[in-house]
This record gives sequence, C-alpha cells and structure tokens, in this order.
Amino acid sequence: MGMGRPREFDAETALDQAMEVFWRHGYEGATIAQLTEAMGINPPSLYACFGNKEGLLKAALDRYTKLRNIWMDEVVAAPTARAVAERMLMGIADKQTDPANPPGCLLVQGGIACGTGSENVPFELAARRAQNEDQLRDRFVRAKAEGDLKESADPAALARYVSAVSVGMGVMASSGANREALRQVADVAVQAVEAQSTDKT
Amino acid sequence: MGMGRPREFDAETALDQAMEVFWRHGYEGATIAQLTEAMGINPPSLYACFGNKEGLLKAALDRYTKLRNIWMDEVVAAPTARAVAERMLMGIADKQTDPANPPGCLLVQGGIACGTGSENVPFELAARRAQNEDQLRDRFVRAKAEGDLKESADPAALARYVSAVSVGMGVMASSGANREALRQVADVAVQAVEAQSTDKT
DNA sequence: CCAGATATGTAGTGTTCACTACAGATGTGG
DNA sequence: CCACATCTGTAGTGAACACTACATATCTGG
Repeated sequence: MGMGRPREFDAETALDQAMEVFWRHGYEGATIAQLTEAMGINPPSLYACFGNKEGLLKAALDRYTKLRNIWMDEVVAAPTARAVAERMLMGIADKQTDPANPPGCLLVQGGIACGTGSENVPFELAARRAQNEDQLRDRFVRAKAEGDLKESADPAALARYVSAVSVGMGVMASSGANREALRQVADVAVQAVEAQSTDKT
Repeated sequence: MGMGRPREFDAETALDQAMEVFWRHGYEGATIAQLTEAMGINPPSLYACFGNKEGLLKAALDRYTKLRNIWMDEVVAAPTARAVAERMLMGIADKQTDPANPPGCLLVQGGIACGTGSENVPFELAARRAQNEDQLRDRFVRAKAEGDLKESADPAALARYVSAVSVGMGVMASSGANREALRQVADVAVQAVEAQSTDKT
C-alpha cells in the first residue's frame, strides 16, 4: 500500500498567493481561475488540498492570523495601556500601507457583506477580529488592575474602541489613504486611551 | 406623438427596496433576481429605469446620501467640535443598529473589495464617504478658527479620525455589535476630540 | 380612433462561476 | 516489478449570473 504521488507545490507558498488574491478582491470577488493562476496550480490540486473555495479562505485566514498573533503578542507586551494602543495603531498604519501587501486588512477586505451561500464568510472574519479584541481587553483589564487605567475605565469598551479604529483605518487604507494619513488617525485615537490613563506623561 | 405607457411602479419606493438588498448583501452579493423581487418589478423595468446593476447602485447611493446629508447638516450644526463628534458618533451608533435597516452602513456594506468588472464600486463608495469627511473637516477648521480647538489641532486629521471610527463602528454593527456596545465606542472616541478642545467642561 | 412612444411580462441569451470526471503520471510497500 | 495510492493536467459539468429580444399592453397627441 503505497503513499501516492507527492504534492508538487508548497502549500504555504500557495496559500500566500491565495491570501493576496482574497485580500485584493474579497472572497466573492476572487475567482477560482484567479486563485489557481496566482497559486501556480490547477483546480483539482486546489480542491484536493483545501476542499473548496471556503476551505481555501479558512486556510489562508489561519496563516494570516498566525502571523498576526505573533505581532499582537508584541503589542500587548507594551508597558502601559496607552503604549499598547499606540503600538497597535501605529503598527496597523504601517502594516496596512505596506507595499508588500494589498492595502488594508484581510479580515476586512475578505468580505463584510456576502451573497447567498457565503453568509458565514463575514462571520468567520468577524470571529477572528474578535480574537484580537479579546486579547486587547484582557490586556486592558490588567492595565486597570495595575492602576494604569482609571477606575472609571471600561477595558471592554476600550478594546472595542481600538478594534473599531483599526478596522476603520483598514477601510481607509484600501480606499487610498497613505501611511501618513493613517498615522495621524492613530495619533488622535491614542489620545482617547490616554484620557483613560492615570499616568499621562 | 404620444408619451408612451406610464411606469407602474414608484422609482423611489423601488430604490428603497434595492438599497436594502445592497445594504445586506453588498453589491456583488446582491443578484438581479433578489433586487427585482424586492423591488416588485421585472428585469426589463429595472434596466429601462436604471441602465444596469451599477446604475441601480448609484441611484440607491444617491438616495442614501441625500437622506444622510440632511442628518450631517444637523451634526455639524452642533456648537463645538466635541459636540459635533458626539452627535455624529452617537447618532451613528443608533442608526447602524436601527432595526428598520440592515445593520451597519450602506457605504461600507456596499462593497469594500470587489472582483474584476466591479472595481469602481469601492471607489464610488469611498468617494461618498469622503464627502462626509470633508464636511467634518470644514467644521473642524471653523472650530479651530473659533478657538474651540487647540492651535495644535489638525482639523483634517480629526475629521479623518471621526470618519474612521464611524466606519469601524459600521463594520462592528454588521457583525452583530449591539447599540450599547457601539455607544461605548462612541463615548471613548469622543474623548480624543475632547483632548484637542480648549474648553473641556 | 389611429399612430407613435414607452412600459411590462415571458422567456430566453451567452458568459462565467465553482467544481469535477477521467486518464495519465509519480510516488511507496511488498 | 507489481499493486496501490495519491497527485496532476485536460477538458469539461450543471448552475447561476447579468442582461435582453420580443410580443403585448397602455399611455398621449392629433
């Protein structure tokens, strides 16, 4: 009982290419023809490896969030709530205008509204965005316990706020906003977190 | 030379129905079959009246932005930059969770990323979002001239910031955030504008 | 009441979509 | 070297898509 013919392409490299197509055109806007061409494979290879179009998206999202989570760990390692927000939003400004990637964020560009048959794609993306928000909230809970945030501060609301600003910046990036414009948004946004902080130096 | 058979449907009523379909499913996710059924007409009537699918979207956007601009006039009529931001963002929180409409904002749900052949839909939506941002910027320029905003304040950055938060809230609303959650985001967001204001009473 | 003009409903058009049948290629275990 | 398992490329499949041809219906102007 042999093990069969080995795969001739690298799954992760192919996923990177698929990711870029989804990122640029969204889930519904990306066609199998575009995906297979970018991945350098033919449809049967895609389906054998990832099941179907939605399976491919999920695999691409897994890869995207995996890299993103490494970065998020660095973000929440900042010493204060204000520093966390600044590191997060300034980093977002840079990442979303990185010419190495399509503008914006895959978790937004992937699909906010979808047609019949793809209804759970927006859910899937929202769930992954929520993970980052949870991570921020936990960090802000700690900041409050440490006396870094005021007693009146609401860590969940702050996390939701930072998450909302991130998403808004992503949409702006995808519609042409440049890095400097996004940094200015981040700079203003951080001041709201600062207003909730005890140490405003 | 007669004037022909009169139209049997009301264009604005039909547009309201089409608007809802685009709002819920996005431009690409909305099908002509869904649109015609919601509008209560048949495809030839749609094409005779609006040209094509994109023409229908633009007509729906015209109607949407027309109503929205009336509201924006009330927003910028608030007495201070801080009050403008609060009225805007609190209003957004309420409007984007109004059960009479699909959640979120048509100018976002309509389509952030699109496939080949619909590339200019995201541009069209971005252009209309930019109109609101320009209106905010003008209002903040005035606020600065009136001494309401600090000398160090950047009206364009503030307007872009409020616009980004609005968009982010819209995405959150469409993925299930409730009114209270959005109001908390708005409440935090306003504090960044407050930090740029001279009178912080 | 007739001629011209525009709207409507039925029933399609060609195209593109996600997905796959199948045959041949390339590996492993015995 | 053979049985078997898996991958690959070619060439499609049926379904859904945006859009329309056409006959009919309903108006206005004369």
